[in-house]
Amino acid sequence: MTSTTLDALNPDQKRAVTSLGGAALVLAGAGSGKTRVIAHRIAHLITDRHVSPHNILAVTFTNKAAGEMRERVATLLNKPALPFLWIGTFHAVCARILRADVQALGSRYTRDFTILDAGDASGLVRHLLRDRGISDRNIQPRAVLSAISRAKTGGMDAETFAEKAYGHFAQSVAPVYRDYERRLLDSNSMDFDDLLVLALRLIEEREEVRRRYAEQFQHILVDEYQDTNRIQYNLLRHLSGRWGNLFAVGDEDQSIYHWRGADLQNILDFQRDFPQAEVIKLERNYRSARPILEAANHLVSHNTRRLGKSLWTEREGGPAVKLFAAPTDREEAAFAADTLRAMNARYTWRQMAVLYRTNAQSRSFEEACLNRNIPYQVVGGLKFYERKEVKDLLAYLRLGLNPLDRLALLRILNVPTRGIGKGTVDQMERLAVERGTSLLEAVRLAVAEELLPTRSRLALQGFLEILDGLRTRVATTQPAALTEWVLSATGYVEYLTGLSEAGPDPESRIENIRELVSAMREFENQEQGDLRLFLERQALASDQDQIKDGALDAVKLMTLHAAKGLEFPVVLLCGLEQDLMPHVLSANSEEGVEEERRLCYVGMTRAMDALFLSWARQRYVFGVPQGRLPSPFLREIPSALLEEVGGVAYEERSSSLHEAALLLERAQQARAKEPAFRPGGRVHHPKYGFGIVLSTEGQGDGLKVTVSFNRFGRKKLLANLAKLEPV
DNA sequence: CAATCCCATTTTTTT
DNA sequence: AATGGGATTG
Repeated sequence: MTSTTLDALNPDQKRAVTSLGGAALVLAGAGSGKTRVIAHRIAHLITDRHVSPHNILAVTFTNKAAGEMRERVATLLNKPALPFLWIGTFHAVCARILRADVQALGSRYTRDFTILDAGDASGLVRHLLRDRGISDRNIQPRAVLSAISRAKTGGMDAETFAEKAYGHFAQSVAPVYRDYERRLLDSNSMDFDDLLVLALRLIEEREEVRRRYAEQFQHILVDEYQDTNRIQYNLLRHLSGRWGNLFAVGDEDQSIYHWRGADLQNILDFQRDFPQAEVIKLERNYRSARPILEAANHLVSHNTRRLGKSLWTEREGGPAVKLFAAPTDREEAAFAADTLRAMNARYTWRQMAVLYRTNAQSRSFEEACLNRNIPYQVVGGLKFYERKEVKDLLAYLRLGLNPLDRLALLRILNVPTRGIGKGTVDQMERLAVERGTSLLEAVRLAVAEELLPTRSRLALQGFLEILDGLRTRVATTQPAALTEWVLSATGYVEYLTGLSEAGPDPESRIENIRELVSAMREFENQEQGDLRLFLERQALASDQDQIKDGALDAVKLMTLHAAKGLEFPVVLLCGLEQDLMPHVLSANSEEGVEEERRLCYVGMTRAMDALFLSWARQRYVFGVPQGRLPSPFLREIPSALLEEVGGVAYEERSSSLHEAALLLERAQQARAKEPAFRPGGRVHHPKYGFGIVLSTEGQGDGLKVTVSFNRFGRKKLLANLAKLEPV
């Protein structure tokens, strides 16, 4: 790297880039150029300090960020590519370590292990709960899964958890946790947490493995350090144990993943953990216009758990932050779309983003954009790889690689339908338990030993033939060609075409399959990777990974979490309401509110030139209209920094709609006052019998009544759907 | 065994 | 409002 390259940095950045070594903490405020600093430091290490790329590990928060970082460094070095540099997310790095060394763990895992995605994991938990006959409504699969995850990342295995479990919930979770772990091992499968936990165990327990990696990684750089969890922290300690060169970059004001186990304390305690650490603050912001930065600074200054930074900018002027109070969520979306269209005079679509707290909010914005022919791309939400047809095909491939993958087998045993029903599957499961074999082995046994009626046996035999064909090709055929082979061997396309019109039309499903195959082609050309790596990449893909820069000029719609690390000239931050921002489920603890405030801060600081904030006085939640109040965060921004817009053009266009909405609201309020269901009143239900109304919520068609039934306990019912009558 | 219908639950954020 | 699971029917 030439000195002119370094000259492009400001003094603080330069200090960080050239920091000698040992532990260093770079507190990098939003928009202060931290990606730049990391890229330059890697380049500096390679050119000026003669460190081999193979001896550098850089951990990023998404795979997309990893790819961009790799390219950026290569550009700085004037090299076409840097294949030996280790760059990836914690999960990807751990997966790589495990693929290479999992056999040293001494367990039954092989390097062909499957990585379970979130859907697989929750489906598994649901089944395990059912198998144990646990159907308590207070024990939801989601809650169980997150309890298991918390235990795992907190270093508590199933046995310890069972010993320490007290209370109804924990005692119900304990056996499920044990089943879950067992099932994963039997299936040669790992969930997201296992990647970290098992990599850490490997490194802690196998000295030769630890030594090898610790020796290799002379320099470790970690981005988004504020969102690391305890396991990741321990991994870093071990991996940097030999050389001690740990370069951590983060911003405590942007920590937004506590609910996922991230521990803000990691960054707050950095100087305690590494007493010799050099601490460098990057406080100059290069991204946002002054009013945006000031508004964001004021907001986040209300937090208490901070190391404290004050961001400044040399940018002068810039328009005030706009605030719009919409009568309804529909009108909010209309405002957003109108604003996008107006701003499109000066900005391309891809330069603008609409941000919101929850995925469910995307719908109204999609509709508004659709109406006005504004091209948009929803980032996250229901992911491409979670579509049924895609998951089906991936299940074939997974099974081809890992015959123990039970979930994959169960998914496709009868897809396309080939006459293998629930009864047969149950029988196979029982046989597997009896003989102590995997499910697939049981299927083979049943066919070989002719344990089934001819029809079922022939069906299973047909399935096994396809699978064996797949197994013989899996090592030698590229992913795309293999997928095409599966399509023709199974008649999958014909199956989709013949499917009754329950779901989305076959056309779009077939289109998705084409997309999958072409994604594989692209992968083969660009990465020269094999099927194993493709499946891994796919399982660890983040929401941001689906953003294809330059592919299409479209407005991005995404959650605040998905927007982390990105920037846009124009940002619309929507749904700034009480109970949504901060979210109602985080509102009961000060810590929770602080994290929501940081989330809001992250959203605001994504904006470069223009920031629009909006909220709605009425919003549909659960299909029920609800009156809403503005977010308390709005009061924390000095009003001098906000410009309220009603939008004259907007008023003209929508005043009739507005009035209609008001009338509707009044009518609903009037109806809500009807005494049909009052707390304390007696009601009758055809199924549950008599009961007493405890409370009501919602209005009109969405009126919900909570009733304590004499014989069935507490139920929450939609008044006009449930045949509930006042007595 | 498969397709269809009906009901219940869902929504906080995700590697 | 939508999805998915369960029961029922063909």
